Amino acid sequence: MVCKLSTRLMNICVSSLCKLQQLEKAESIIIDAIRLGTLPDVVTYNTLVAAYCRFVDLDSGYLILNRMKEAKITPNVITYNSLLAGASKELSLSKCLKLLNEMDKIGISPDVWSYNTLMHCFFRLGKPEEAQKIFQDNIFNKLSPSSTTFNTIFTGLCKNGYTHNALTLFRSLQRNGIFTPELITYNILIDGLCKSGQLRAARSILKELGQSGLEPNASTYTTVMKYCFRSKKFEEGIEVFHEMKKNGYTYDAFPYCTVSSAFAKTGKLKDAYKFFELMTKKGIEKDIVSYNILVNMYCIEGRLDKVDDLLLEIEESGLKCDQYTHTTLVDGLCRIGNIDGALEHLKYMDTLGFDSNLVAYNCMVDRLCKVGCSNTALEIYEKMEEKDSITYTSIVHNLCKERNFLTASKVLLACLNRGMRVLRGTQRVVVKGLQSSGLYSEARKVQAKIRLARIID
DNA sequence: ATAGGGTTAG
Repeated sequence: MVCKLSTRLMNICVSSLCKLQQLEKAESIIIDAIRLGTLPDVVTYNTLVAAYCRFVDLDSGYLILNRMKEAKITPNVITYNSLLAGASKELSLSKCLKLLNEMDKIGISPDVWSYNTLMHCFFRLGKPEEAQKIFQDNIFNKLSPSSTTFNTIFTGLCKNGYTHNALTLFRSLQRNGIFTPELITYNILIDGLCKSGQLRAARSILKELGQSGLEPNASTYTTVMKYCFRSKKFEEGIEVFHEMKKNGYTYDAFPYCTVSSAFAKTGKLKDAYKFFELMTKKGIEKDIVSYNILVNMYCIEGRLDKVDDLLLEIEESGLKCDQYTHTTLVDGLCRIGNIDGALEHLKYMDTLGFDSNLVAYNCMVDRLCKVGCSNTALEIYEKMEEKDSITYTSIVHNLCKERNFLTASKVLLACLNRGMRVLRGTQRVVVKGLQSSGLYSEARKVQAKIRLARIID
């Protein structure tokens, strides 16, 4: 009895330390406990596996699993779900499948939790059909969906451009009484609708949240605030900020970053700095996202020397520059006219092994066109493996501006052929431009393609 | 043990 109690106490200590990311301390508690005759159990090891997967990586989680086996403690489904979360965090489908395989071999059946995690991984990899298959085959047919299942689906649909489907599903589940929305559900939908520009629908979901009796939290406020800034309602956005502050929700960098970046984007640098300062004064540590916003502010002002200092500061504080930092830098170099420097930095980015440098390439292409180097822009465009509608819009728009309608129409056709779209206004400019240059057959070709594309949509 | 808010480009 005494021994059991102390194992439980040890587990509480270990869990608390893990939550604070003090993994080494947690381990030393365990070592001390063992010395005093208290043995770790499955809960102790599961806590460690979860913490290592979450805060370090999957490999370190596996090391704990091995220690667990050496200690003759049998892992259970919770152990494997934590490992699955680790694999999913690394977006490694093969590692997820390997874990499921291992589970099968030792006779542990995956539960809803396992499949929710797997579904989330598929969604994050941009494979909504596969995620849906997991739902259909494994959750719906064999088990029973949990509220997290639905919330994961809503998030996944929104993030993959199916906000409309998310909303339809939400309504249908609600109507049939299958699912009672939670605060997190409202947060997901409001954010998704805002991001896809469906501000009216977002407002109506927000209204429903107000009537639901649920209390909005920091996520809700940040989302709504961003929505205000997106629709250029700056005063309303700031009001939301003050309400957040009043209610004690300005405890982390999120709200400050939201305000600062919104101001920076619209050229209100003074206000942007003001809110950033407020965060620093409150003693909130800067993370990489906060630094990225600051880097962007300096770039907008062309203070690249200041950016150098910041990059140093980032490294010194043990943080790592990410895709955003480098992309912002590429754009910043372009802004001050250092195209060669930007090109060089872009090349450097390619060596860093990010999963995509599309945004940086898009910046580069657009800026090159704008400074009259559309030939270089086109060369890069040809070489780009990944392109999106922004790539095409940028090129087409800029080529039209320099009245190179023929090339613009070729790029537009390539875009439509690949199932992507540019802004309607940009399409019109191409057709009109071709016509005014006497290129009637080309104009007809483009028009026909545009019409066809519209039908397909 | 899984799900939600902040940063880059047209």
